[in-house]
Amino acid sequence: MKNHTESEENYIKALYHLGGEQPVSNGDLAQRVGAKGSSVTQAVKRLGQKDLVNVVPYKGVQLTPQGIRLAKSILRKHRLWETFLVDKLGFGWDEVHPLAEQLEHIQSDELIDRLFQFLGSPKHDPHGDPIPERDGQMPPFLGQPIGAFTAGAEIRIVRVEDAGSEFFDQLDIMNINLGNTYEIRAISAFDSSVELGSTTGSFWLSQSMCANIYAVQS
Amino acid sequence: MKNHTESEENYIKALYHLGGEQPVSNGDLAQRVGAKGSSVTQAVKRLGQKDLVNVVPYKGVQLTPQGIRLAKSILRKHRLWETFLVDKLGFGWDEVHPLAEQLEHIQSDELIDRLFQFLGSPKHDPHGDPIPERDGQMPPFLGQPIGAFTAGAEIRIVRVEDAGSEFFDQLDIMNINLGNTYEIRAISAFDSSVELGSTTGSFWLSQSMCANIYAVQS
DNA sequence: AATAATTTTTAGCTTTGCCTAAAATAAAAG
DNA sequence: CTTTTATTTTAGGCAAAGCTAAAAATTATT
Repeated sequence: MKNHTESEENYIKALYHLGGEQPVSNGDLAQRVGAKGSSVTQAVKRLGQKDLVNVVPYKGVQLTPQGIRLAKSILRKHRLWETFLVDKLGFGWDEVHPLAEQLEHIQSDELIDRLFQFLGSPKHDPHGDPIPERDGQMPPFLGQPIGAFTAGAEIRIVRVEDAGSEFFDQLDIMNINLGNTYEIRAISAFDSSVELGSTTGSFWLSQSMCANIYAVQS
Repeated sequence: MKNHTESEENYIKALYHLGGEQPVSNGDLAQRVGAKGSSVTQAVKRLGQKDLVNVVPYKGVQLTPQGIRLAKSILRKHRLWETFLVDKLGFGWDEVHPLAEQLEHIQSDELIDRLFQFLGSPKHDPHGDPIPERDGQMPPFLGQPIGAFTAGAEIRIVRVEDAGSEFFDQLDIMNINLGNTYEIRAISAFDSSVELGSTTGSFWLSQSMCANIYAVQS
């Protein structure tokens, strides 16, 4: 696994995010990395020469097995750094993303191995997202959206989607955190919002909040 | 304090290392950053336009007060990261330099403030070098070279110079670490090597080893 | 199927940051 | 005080990565 520029890594990351192993269109990729289509055309050509992607002009770009390996290793770094920032330095989960975006480009396998150990070999990051293993294996995606449960269920929050800083702010305001447990008191027939109850009281969660919060039965 | 590229920061760091507040020659700077003289000429021109240095063609380059502030903030980051790598991740002091060289370019004051706290507000890094404070103040440089003491003195190692990986290897081999205490048993009139004694025995240290190891009377 | 609309690519330009080779300046030696 | 040597700067190139504007290919619409 050679050395890659930050830009290259960002393209690989975007490709993995958008399509996984599936091909991605030039336009989508451009939007994701925040560049113009023409820049993307060039960029993927470079990546193609390094066998990180397969390009079919006018059709789309697809990660090669090598590209996928790289993508996962970047994701691993990103999520380990996020874990560090939250668990050790006390950052809020809404603040860590841009920082991890810088830290994920640091090149050193040894560093990542040691960081992993230092953090207690975590399987999931502070948002509950799975941290790829050294060898590329993925721990399970946890939970299902809150809306998928039925009234009466006892649930524990295990994951939140990254749905932008306003979403995280709202979680903070409502004091919702990973690990919290609630009872599902009711589900509105009108707008699918959900009433969650805990020892400290109960409150309603909008459908769009619910869609981004994942839980397991407890 | 705006954003700077990694290359820019490397030049600033090199200037501070070589000359401090004093002017530095093109050639020395080129050697230090590992580039050719012509590249340096360009680079310092760019830095000059950002008021980080004053350039006098054919004469030398000198950091401005702004440049010095930046240099210190980079040094602070570098040394805090080294402290993290050694104290928290268990790296050896010979391994951390290249890693810190990457980490020092991460841009976030908040991150550094939190890291500083997390590490227990250290004043010195794992080599005993002073870590610049937030405001640019420098903690004291500790100790004096071992050769400066007289026979009979009880000393404690407080600092080692960065004299290359072979030097660090030798320290490891001889099991010399910061905090170790010794008695100065003898100083050779022939080659200025020094005999150090501890509870576990005694051994001789060459003059050139001594010159890079700093201690205080204890 | 032909045209219109959208998407992608090409062509050409910009900046950063490095390079080599040649010209200019400063320093050292006779 | 010239001449030789060493250092520094210019000049001109190259690669990465971005941009705009125009051309080409694909997709959608009559």
